[in-house]
This record gives sequence, C-alpha cells and structure tokens, in this order.
Amino acid sequence: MPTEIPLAESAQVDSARRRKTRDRLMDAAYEVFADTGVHAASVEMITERAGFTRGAFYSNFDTKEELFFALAERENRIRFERLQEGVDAILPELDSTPLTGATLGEVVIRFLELQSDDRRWCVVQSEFKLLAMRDPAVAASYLAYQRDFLEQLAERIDGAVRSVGLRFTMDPIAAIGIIVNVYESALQEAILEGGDTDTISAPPLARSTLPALVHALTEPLD
Amino acid sequence: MPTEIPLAESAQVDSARRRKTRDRLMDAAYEVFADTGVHAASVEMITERAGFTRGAFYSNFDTKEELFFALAERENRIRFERLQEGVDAILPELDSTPLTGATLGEVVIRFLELQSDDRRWCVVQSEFKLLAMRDPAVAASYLAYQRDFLEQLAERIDGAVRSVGLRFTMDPIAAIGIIVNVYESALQEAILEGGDTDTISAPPLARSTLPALVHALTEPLD
DNA sequence: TGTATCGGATACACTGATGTATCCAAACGT
DNA sequence: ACGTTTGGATACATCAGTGTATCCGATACA
Repeated sequence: MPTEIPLAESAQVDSARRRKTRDRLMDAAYEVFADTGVHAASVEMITERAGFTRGAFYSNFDTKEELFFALAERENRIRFERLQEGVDAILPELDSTPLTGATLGEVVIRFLELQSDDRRWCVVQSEFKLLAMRDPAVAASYLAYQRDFLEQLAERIDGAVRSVGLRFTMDPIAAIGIIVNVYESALQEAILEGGDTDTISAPPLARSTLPALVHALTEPLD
Repeated sequence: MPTEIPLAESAQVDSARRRKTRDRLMDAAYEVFADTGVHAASVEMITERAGFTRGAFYSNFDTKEELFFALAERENRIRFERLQEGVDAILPELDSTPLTGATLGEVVIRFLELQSDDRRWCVVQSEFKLLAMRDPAVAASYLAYQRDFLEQLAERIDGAVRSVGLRFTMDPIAAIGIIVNVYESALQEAILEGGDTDTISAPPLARSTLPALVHALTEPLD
C-alpha cells in the first residue's frame, strides 16, 4: 500500500450506531466522573462500565476531557430545555389557582426544582466549576451558560412576582441570583449530610428558608 | 540481622527542623494543589517546588491525601483565628464612630473580608468540598468546621445588627448563612471572570449586593 | 448472496508516578 | 571533637494508564 492517503477527514460521520455508543459512553462517564472525579477516572473505567473496550473510546473521542465537555454540554442542554418546558407547564396551572404572596415562595421552589438536580449532577457541576477556576476558556463557557440560565429563570420568576402585585427591592437578576445560590448551597449541604438520598427533590433547608427570603426581597408595587 | 524489631513507632518525633520541613511541604502543596488539583498533583511536583526530593515527603507524610488534610486543617485554623482577632480589632473602632443602618452593610463586608480569601484558598476549599461530597468522613469534618465558623461569625454580626436597633427577620444563623453564601459566590464569580487578581479583597459584586441584602433581611427592633 | 465498509476489540510499546530499601551528611549530645 | 542519631537523597522495582497499529465481525448495499 502506498503512502496512506489522508482520507477525507471524516470517515467518521455520525451514524445512528455511532451516536448510540457515544451516548452510552457519556452515560458511563457521568457515573464514573461523579464517583471518582474527572482526573482520577481512567478511560478504561469508563469504557468498562459502558460495556466497551478502550478502542471504542478512542474511535469516538480524542481525550477524556473532550468526553467530559461533551457530557457537560449534553446535561446543560437537557436542563435548559427542562426549565423551559416545565415553566410552561406550571404557568397555566397558576391561572386556575391565582398566586398570593403567601404561596409565592412555593412557586419559586417549584421553578428551582425543575433543574431537578440529583447528587450526581451536583458533583459533576462542581467539578466543572473547579476546572473553570483553573482555565479561563472553560470559565468563559461556564459563565455564559450560567448567565443564560439565570436570565431565563429571572424572567419567569419576575413575572410571577409582579403577577401578585409585588416587585423585587433590588435588581431582579441579582435577587434571583441570590435565591439560586441559596437553593444550590442547600442542595450541597443536603448531599454532604445525607449521602444516601440519590435524587433530592426538595432540600429541606431550602424549603424552610426560601419563602422567607423571597418575602424579604420583595415589596408591594407602588 | 534478626527479624527487624518494630521500633517504638515514632523514631519520628517532631523536632524544630522537622516542623519546618513539614511547613515548607505544606506551602508548596498549597500552590501545587491550587494550580493542578489534588489528584493531578504528583508528590514529586510538591517536593520539587519545596526544594526537596521525594524522600523528604515520605519521611513526613504517608500519603498525598494526608498532606492535603494537614494543609486544610492548618489553613482553617489560621482563618478561624484571624476572624477572632480581626473582629476584636474592628469592634472598638465602632464605638468611636457609632454604627447606623446605612453603614451596617459596610461593616458586614469588613467582617467577611477577614477571611481574606485569595484565589488559592478558594480553589483549595472547593476541592475539599468536592472530596467531602464523595466521602462521608470528610463531609463530617467539613460540616463541623463550617458550622463553627458560621456560629462565630453569626454571633458577632447579630450583635452589630442589634447595636443599631435592628434584628434579622429570620433565624440569625440562617440569615448569615445566606449572606456568607452570597459573599462566597461573588468571590468565585470574580475568580471566574478575572483570573488575574490574586488577592481579592472585596469582590465588586458582593460590595454592590450585600448592603441591600442586609437591609432586606433586617427590621427595626420592636 | 457476496463484498465493501465501518465500528469496535486486541495487542503492544512506552511513559510517568509510586513506594521502599538503602545510603549519606548534617546536627546534636557528651 | 567524635560518635550517634535523624532527616533527607538516591536508586530501583513495580504498576497503571495511554495511544496506536492492526485485526475481526457485523451491517448495508449491490
């Protein structure tokens, strides 16, 4: 055979089969990364859990990091979509049982629950954030996603708040940023304490604190 | 030589010399861990930066993890002490220029700055938290420290709040937990954005948000 | 039904980190 | 000042992970 002609770059287009194995690899990586951390995870752990050998991996990804970013992107996309759908499912429900100041906190919690973060995602996201703190390029994409998400959420929550004749006493984005922070750190604390709960639907600490916080951050429309 | 008699366990007591090299190793580890992460860091990177070879390390620690925990403990202790001293330095100052509701936010920020977290510590602590999420034993010690710290801080801040004729509208510990969260996530965001600032004294986002938050969470004493 | 192609498996060569066993030199006591 | 002890350095053996080059089987298409 004469000097190997570099064939048209992508002998590797995405077939259905290919997509499927990529997904299985991501699923496996999701578990392994959550259990052991990105760096501690070996390519073999991942492929083994996915039921492949390392050959399959290198046929689909160049590096472990590439797989990690692909995974993070997939999961972020899923949650973003879930937020949009979920809010649309909640809003009509509110028309039938109109909001009051008292139930507002509950609704905010339900919005936040849409992210429905389980232990696994919480851990993986923390790791992503940590990577971002060390790598400006990663940081940029992390911040971009966070902002988009916050903006989406803020729009909806601000709407809900106004619909009950209230408004935030500070910039809505800032206020909802605080709310999200409180929710997330409550989630983390639940993980640190419980350990056993796998899907945390409503961290108790958030449930008890958030309504009061929402109340404190709002005032009647003038 | 007959079957090696296991000598009295610690031929290795702590001399001044020994303490010094342990400290130098921790200093080096601090940098390396912050730069590359605990797992990615090799023992050799650490000893090299400290100006030793690997022999010195294994003479002082059993594993890399042991060093990490020793480091975390040292740094936590330092910050705890700094908080106590610092608060005592700020309080008398307040007697001369009595607090008002308006300057309250500023004082809270100054309390929080006492932790004086730089980029490095922020990263290392995030990694510690991540370890805690995976290991219940680590989680226990992490939570214990956090609670102690929060309690100390809460006591002082609550005092300051009352001294200006205000009180928190919710459980003070919960309220101050929120405040600390906001401060810390502002810090992290600053790191994610800036990257270049090494010692962040006052993350702008915190500076702009915290006073309003403190205001929102307090009300006049009845 | 036969053949070409694509996706994944296998085998191998290599690197880098780890821990331990041994060795050397500086500090300390007498 | 000399010998002992302690702390750190060196050298070695081991091992796990990586990437690549090659091989095999299934699927698709004629």
